[in-house]
Amino acid sequence: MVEDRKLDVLRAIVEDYVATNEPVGSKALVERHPLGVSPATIRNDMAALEDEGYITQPHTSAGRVPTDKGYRLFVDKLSTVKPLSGPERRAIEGFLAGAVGLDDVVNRTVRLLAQLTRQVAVVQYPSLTRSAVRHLEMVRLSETRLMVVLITDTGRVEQRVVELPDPLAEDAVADLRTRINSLIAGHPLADAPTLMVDLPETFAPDARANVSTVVATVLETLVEQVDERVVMAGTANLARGSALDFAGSIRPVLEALEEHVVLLRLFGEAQPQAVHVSIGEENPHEGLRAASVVSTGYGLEGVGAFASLGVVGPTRMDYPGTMGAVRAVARYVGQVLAEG
Amino acid sequence: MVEDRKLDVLRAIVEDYVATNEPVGSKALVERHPLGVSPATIRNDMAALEDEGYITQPHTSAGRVPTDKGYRLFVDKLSTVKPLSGPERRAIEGFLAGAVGLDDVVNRTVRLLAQLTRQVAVVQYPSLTRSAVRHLEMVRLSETRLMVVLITDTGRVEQRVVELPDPLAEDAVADLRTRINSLIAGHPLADAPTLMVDLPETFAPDARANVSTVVATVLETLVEQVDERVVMAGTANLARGSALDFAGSIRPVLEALEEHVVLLRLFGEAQPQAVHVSIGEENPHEGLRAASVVSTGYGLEGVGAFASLGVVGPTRMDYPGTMGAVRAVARYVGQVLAEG
DNA sequence: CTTGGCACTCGATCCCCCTGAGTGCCAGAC
DNA sequence: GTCTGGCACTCAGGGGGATCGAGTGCCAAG
Repeated sequence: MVEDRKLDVLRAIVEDYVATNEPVGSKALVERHPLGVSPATIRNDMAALEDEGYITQPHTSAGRVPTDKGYRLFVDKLSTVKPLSGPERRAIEGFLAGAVGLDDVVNRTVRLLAQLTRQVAVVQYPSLTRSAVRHLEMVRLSETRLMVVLITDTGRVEQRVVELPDPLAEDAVADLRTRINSLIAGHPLADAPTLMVDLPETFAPDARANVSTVVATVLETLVEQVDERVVMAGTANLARGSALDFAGSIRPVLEALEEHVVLLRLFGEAQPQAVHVSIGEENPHEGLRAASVVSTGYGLEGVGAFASLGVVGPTRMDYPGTMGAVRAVARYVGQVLAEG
Repeated sequence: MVEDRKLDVLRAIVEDYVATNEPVGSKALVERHPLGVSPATIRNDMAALEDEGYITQPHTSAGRVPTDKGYRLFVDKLSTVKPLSGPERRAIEGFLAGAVGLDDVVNRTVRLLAQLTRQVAVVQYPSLTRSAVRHLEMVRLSETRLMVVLITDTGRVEQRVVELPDPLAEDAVADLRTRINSLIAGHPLADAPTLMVDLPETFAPDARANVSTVVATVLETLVEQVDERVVMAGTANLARGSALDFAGSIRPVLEALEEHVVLLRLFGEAQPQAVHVSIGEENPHEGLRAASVVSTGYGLEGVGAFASLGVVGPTRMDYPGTMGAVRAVARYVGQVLAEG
């Protein structure tokens, strides 16, 4: 009973604070929300909430502000993900519909997400490991140089130049291409190492050095580059509330965002279906102590998630709306990828 | 004589203002520079410079600050590009030396440039048009779908998926690949349209629809995508002086930087060898009115420039140092591309 | 043409006071 | 036990001087 109202109060505080960006007091709260009790009662509840660490006062004679712990409770228990409006859904479809090729899809997605959430959007390229090899192409650049181009079924292309130990003739290249393709085409990238392990031995001894080199490069392309490419958009949104959010300086946030590796680690925990939220202090990176990350996995239907996307914003964020947008965009992108 | 000193004064003002970020007065000027005259004399010169529009006072009882016109004169006549120090040169070499592949070169370059200049660095991918076709690969995805992969001699790879009007057999694909390659391989991309114009007519009538479609796609890849890919780094540097530079808000700058098209237009004027500077009001884009762009072309030695790189920073910028860094990085990248 | 002197301007800073939002606590009502 | 009105208290923020000092423009003399 009383406990329930306390939670209502916390919810109201979070909502008001997100909306106004000002510490919320007991009086303002009863005016804006149908709590049915007097400010004095609310004050008691607030004192309790403060003792429990869910809210705090910037200074003695000010209203209350949610703590990271308060936002956490709000996200976990007090809010429901807000579905997008009809026009928003249609905007997403329209925006993604015209996409041509993987790069285009990823670029459109990240812009869309930034616009929709009015926050910094980050999209990871579909990871190589979980997709399958469509085709491996080799182009002979010179007698001892070969360009290896790997094409995946997600439409992704990776290239490497190989310096060969011995000269290699054009027909030997064709032979090698055919044999490697017959081994790995259609198989998941993760299986490639196993499939190719015996390949060099099937060649004449004096060709093995070359074959091994090429195989090593292919594996490198598959494994080592397991992917770290991300695209970002909407950084200008960081400068919107500027002094208000992010404790005055957006610099540490920008710095964190430039370290792509950091971002990928943030997304590491993202699950296929669920929307994951990491709030303030929960973030592993120092520069994101005043930021929250809302992320999820996306991918081809049925194949399971194979990359992540999300947004980074101030802890003072519209969580239900943002989570709704992130979830919706992830779904649509999954669909688009499945079709294209 | 007197004119000469006036220019010395302007140079001193620019240098001091860039160093201290505070309006510079006559007294401070004679203390820090060996001008050999008294503050009163300097004041007369300053009044003249102000009449001519090279400097201005933020308010009546303050020192002077250079105007855009003042910076322009400084860059054109009063400064010399500052060569990098030995350690800096070695750092560049070391940083770029380990690069593998075009993506890696571009990524390392942009980070290097951001670090060196402590500003936002932008690097355009080597443009397709001025490079030559190395190889055109075609992969049959299904009976009526073909993936076209274009590889240039700059190590760049572009892909497109084509929906064909009619089914196409595997050997027809091989034939088409051979014929297109023999036509355009080794030729500059710009020549491709001319070279391929008659190709469809050399095929049997019932195959022409497919051939035309493929040719159209290849041309599209070459021409339409003439390139708009850029990478950026160092945006956190914008938030360094924050309130000081950029008239309080870095938001319009961030917005401008997100419009890649805008950036490319900025670079459009960049010449192969010269370092181009665009100052404040000279910039075409509204959001960059308080910013300067320092850019240059870079490319393979002997082949001529084929892409641009540069940095974006506040008009209050160390022009000689920045121009030196931009020039040096462009040269090294050119070398690296020539070797790799 | 240069210089020292001088009166003047005006943003920045500090101090002080006041206001008002918001609090915690308590005694009484339900 | 829970809620409520009342009340004293706290303190950030804002406005109004007063002061300070860097920097200026101008002028008469060198």
